Amino acid sequence: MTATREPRRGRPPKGAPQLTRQAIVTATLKVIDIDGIDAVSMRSVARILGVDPKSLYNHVAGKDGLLDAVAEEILGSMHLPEPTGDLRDDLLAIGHAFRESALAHPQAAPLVLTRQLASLEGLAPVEAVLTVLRAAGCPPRDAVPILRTLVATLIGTLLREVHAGPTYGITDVAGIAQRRTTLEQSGLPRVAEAAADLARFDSDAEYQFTLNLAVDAVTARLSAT
Amino acid sequence: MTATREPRRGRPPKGAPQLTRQAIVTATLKVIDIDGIDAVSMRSVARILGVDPKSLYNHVAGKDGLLDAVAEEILGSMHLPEPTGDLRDDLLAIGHAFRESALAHPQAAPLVLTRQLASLEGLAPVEAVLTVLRAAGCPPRDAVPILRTLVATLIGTLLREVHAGPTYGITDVAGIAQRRTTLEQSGLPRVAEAAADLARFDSDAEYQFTLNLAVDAVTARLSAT
DNA sequence: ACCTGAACACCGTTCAAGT
DNA sequence: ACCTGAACACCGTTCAAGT
Repeated sequence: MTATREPRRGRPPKGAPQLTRQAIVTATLKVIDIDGIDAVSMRSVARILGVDPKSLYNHVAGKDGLLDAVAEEILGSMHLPEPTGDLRDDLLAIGHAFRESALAHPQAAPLVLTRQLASLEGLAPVEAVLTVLRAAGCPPRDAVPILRTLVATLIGTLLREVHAGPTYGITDVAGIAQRRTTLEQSGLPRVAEAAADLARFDSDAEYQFTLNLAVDAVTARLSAT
Repeated sequence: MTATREPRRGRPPKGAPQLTRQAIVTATLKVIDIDGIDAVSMRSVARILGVDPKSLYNHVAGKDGLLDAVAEEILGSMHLPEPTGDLRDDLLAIGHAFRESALAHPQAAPLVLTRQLASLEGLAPVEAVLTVLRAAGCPPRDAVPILRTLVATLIGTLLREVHAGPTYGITDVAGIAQRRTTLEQSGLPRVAEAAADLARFDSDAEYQFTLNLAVDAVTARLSAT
């Protein structure tokens, strides 16, 4: 005789798995990976945990706090490389590590790239870049704006990449062709002229290009002092 | 005998001002400027127009289309400078024009910086940058990735600026002091060391710095060919 | 300490019916 | 062609009451 499962009341029986902040974050990531960021709601997350939406408020500061927690989780799982002592190599390595962590959950990337994180998780990459710049003999006062420029460039590039999505890649030939003719008929001469190049987008290559350009700029600036 | 104002029904009397796409966009901007972007809803916008929320659907493709329209409006009002023929000067001028238009409605800036715009409005700045690069002898194939890097850098920087908000500036001494001690106690040595510089943020100066660095990188890359 | 019922004040959107 | 009533399926969040 299987009793029809009644909704629990009060604290759960000791055998039951406690609702935990980590479980909530994981569930949220699941929602994001499957249905995208707009599908995140206190209700949708609670649903896949088999819990009342209001229970989440015991572990997370509202929906905003939940999204912050997700961003921190992703940033916290970033694998920072050991510095080798070579400025260029080290900056490039950090740049690639940043991209890798952001793209681990592409649909969640805007969160990581966009949220102003007050927590310590957000500071680990900052520490990494500062360490490399300081090792190259750059004083903190000069290092900070360089750090900010570098981060801004990577964020801007990654934001473009994740917003463009897979559609905008190099595989969807039909889509590329269609975008190309749109651009050719835009009435803007330079845009039309470059339509073939504007219509396609190789994210790996473009990231590489931008990162290299940024690192070049930084090393040039530093050696100029 | 003043009749109690009954809600209109059907098409409005010919004297009444027609609901128009432009009016809707303007009203939305008003909501954003006053209460921020999260305050935008079909209902809030309709309310200040004295209209039923559903009427908006006759002029705008849902809430998403509404936000796109706002972004296009802002981008469309960007004042692009006449090219002088000097690569550096022209790129700097476009960069400053971009910032100016984005900051005309600071609360709406994330829209402009973040939305993937399919419309022609979004192409005007692209045309401007391409024109300058082509004038400097750069072939389209090389110009496009440079353009993308440039735009990504500006977007990343402006995003940081608007997210930081006025609080994070250089005027709020108390806030700066508090952030500084937080950073000093972060346990991260390089962060602690640079705490004084990390705690403050002069947006004008930083934008100038980043823009210069980016333009330097581009000109260096071009003359290397 | 943690969970939920009841409740509140919101959302975006469709569709048919009006003029 | 444009507007709205009725309606639907959602939201986030508070607070008191349970265990």
